[in-house]
Amino acid sequence: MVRDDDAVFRALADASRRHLLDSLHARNGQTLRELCADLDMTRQAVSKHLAVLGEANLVVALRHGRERRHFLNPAPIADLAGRWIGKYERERVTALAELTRELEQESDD
Amino acid sequence: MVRDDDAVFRALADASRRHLLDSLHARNGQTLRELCADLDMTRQAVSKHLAVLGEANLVVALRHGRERRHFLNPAPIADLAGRWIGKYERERVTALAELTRELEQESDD
DNA sequence: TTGACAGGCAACTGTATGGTTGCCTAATCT
DNA sequence: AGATTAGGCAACCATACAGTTGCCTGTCAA
Repeated sequence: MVRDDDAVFRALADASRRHLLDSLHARNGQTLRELCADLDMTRQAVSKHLAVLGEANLVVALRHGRERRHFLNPAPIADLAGRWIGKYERERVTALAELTRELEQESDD
Repeated sequence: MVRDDDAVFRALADASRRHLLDSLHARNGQTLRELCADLDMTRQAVSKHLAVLGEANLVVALRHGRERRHFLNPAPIADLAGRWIGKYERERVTALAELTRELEQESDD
């Protein structure tokens, strides 16, 4: 469904943006200025971050009179978890087993 | 366990690095030059990417004579999935419900 | 022991990105 | 209407980062 993995990964790469997601997770539908409160940076900087999150479809903004309310969209994250992370998690035992075997072989030399 | 979320997120942000993880996932224990094969960039560039992945603890490298074999460590990803993504996935229904309600209120105006 | 091969280090370059300041538009409240 | 408040736009700056080139070190095999 969500085709653009890259946008999501890149959006998640920044700590401030993850903080914004956390903030919306705690209280959904906040305005730009509300979101600014915890972030210690200019409104414009936060606005840019929200734009990046929006491009990744992680945040949806709705005009409400003169203000915009921002809503978290967890779907892309869930999507990632299912398609991408699951792949690695499934075989984590295998990978660690290979590493261990290699380490043992190492100490044989 | 894996304290440094940021390193992991930043490491995953780059498509080439995700490709490297995929490659190791397909065949674990590859050397630098083997990993270069699919990547269409210099050996040094790949080496840098591997360093980033190493810093995030996603890849472990072992000397084996004159070559280094690289091993995938899926633990940090699994860790992320559990602690971070789970949090969002759990309440995805709530978030979407809030958005829908807001959209309806919008059309009332 | 010499040549080939795997990898590491350092310097340099261009571009993306996080952040700022300043000004502008639009909606809201007296 | 006029002041205030929410947000958008554009230019600008510094730094981080992906990638390159060139050279050096260490290991293996003939």
